[in-house]
Amino acid sequence: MSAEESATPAHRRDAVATREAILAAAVAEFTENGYARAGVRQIAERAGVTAMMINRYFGSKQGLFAEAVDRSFAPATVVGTERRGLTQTMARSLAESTAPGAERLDPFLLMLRCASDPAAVDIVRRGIEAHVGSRLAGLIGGDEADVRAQLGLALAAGTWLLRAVIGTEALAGADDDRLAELLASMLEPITSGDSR
Amino acid sequence: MSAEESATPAHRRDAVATREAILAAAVAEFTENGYARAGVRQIAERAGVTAMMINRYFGSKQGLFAEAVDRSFAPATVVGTERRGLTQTMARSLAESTAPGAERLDPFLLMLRCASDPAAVDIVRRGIEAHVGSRLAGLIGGDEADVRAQLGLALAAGTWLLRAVIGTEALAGADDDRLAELLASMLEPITSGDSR
DNA sequence: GTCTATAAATGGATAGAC
DNA sequence: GTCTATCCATTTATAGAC
Repeated sequence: MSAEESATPAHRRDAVATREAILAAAVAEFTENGYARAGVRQIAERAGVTAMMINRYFGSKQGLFAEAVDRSFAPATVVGTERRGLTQTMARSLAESTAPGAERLDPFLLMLRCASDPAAVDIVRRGIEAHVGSRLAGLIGGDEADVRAQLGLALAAGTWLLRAVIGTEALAGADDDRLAELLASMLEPITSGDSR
Repeated sequence: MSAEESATPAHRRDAVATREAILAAAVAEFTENGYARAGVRQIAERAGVTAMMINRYFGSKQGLFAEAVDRSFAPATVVGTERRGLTQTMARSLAESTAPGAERLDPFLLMLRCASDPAAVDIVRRGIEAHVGSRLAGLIGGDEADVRAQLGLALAAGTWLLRAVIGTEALAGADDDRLAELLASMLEPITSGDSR
């Protein structure tokens, strides 16, 4: 809306807007198709630019992926911010987000679909440990917080995999409420005090 | 060792032996590199034949994959065959097989690394439900056996993912014994009687 | 700042000789 | 039964015009 608009005749656009559009498109494409199958052409098209812009703004596909991962993992998802009722919150949130008809733009999906690429795993690991991992560990507390947090994430990731990605009949057709109960009972031992 | 040996001069070999070699190589390659990154050329080289043979014996890469999945999932792995001590057995087996220095030719790895390819997920789902899924459900028993079994597999898959594939520091460096204890406490609710 | 055109490599699958 | 040679599609990344 500024005077910039007419600085150059045709396809002139803001640099940060383009960068942002590419990044948003990248998160979506990587989440939906994984690292290998997400093409720079498709990402660019989704962002309304040409494939070339990706290298201009992010250096390479891998560079773009690194920023996309950070963007995807930064917001607080499955793991909330409240210590109270952590188990129930996680279980319910997990059951609802992995349900057959749900949204599907989740960091867990991005992680699962990109785990097969060596170039992506290092980046993903840093993203997990820096964001959702340390956040969950902080909520759990205690000296075993890190391991317990990672096991909680493991259950979440596995549930995403089998229910939302693979789509096994038993999990896809399961009732969300009952599933949340079962998930909560599995999370209980690692979220509450020690279980020696 | 038969008279077949000298029927043709040079590269004459048994058809079933070649087929078997390709299949074994395919399981290894798909497990190590995933569906997308496993090339027919590499699989062929590993089997000691040319890439062309794969199409001859299995029609296509996807056809080969289907048989490789069946081959990988058929043997009884993490889930044993004994009902007694199921929880402890699973937990210990899982902790040991996902340890940093371990073998790494597991159906769970194959599943994880191929889950990003749509052409592979249907095949993988059938493999799970037909083999390890129904086997575990049979051991658990009860009317909720299927869902409970899938949740057990979810925890196993997630542990494989975070510990062996992604390699988060907390899980990679965790003590196997303590990890087995924690895993057992998470598996307990779904392997034993109801948890309503 | 964005485009078109192309480079350079790699993928799966096929034809035809031996 | 196995090979060599090739086709055709697709990929990321780059060069240079506007």
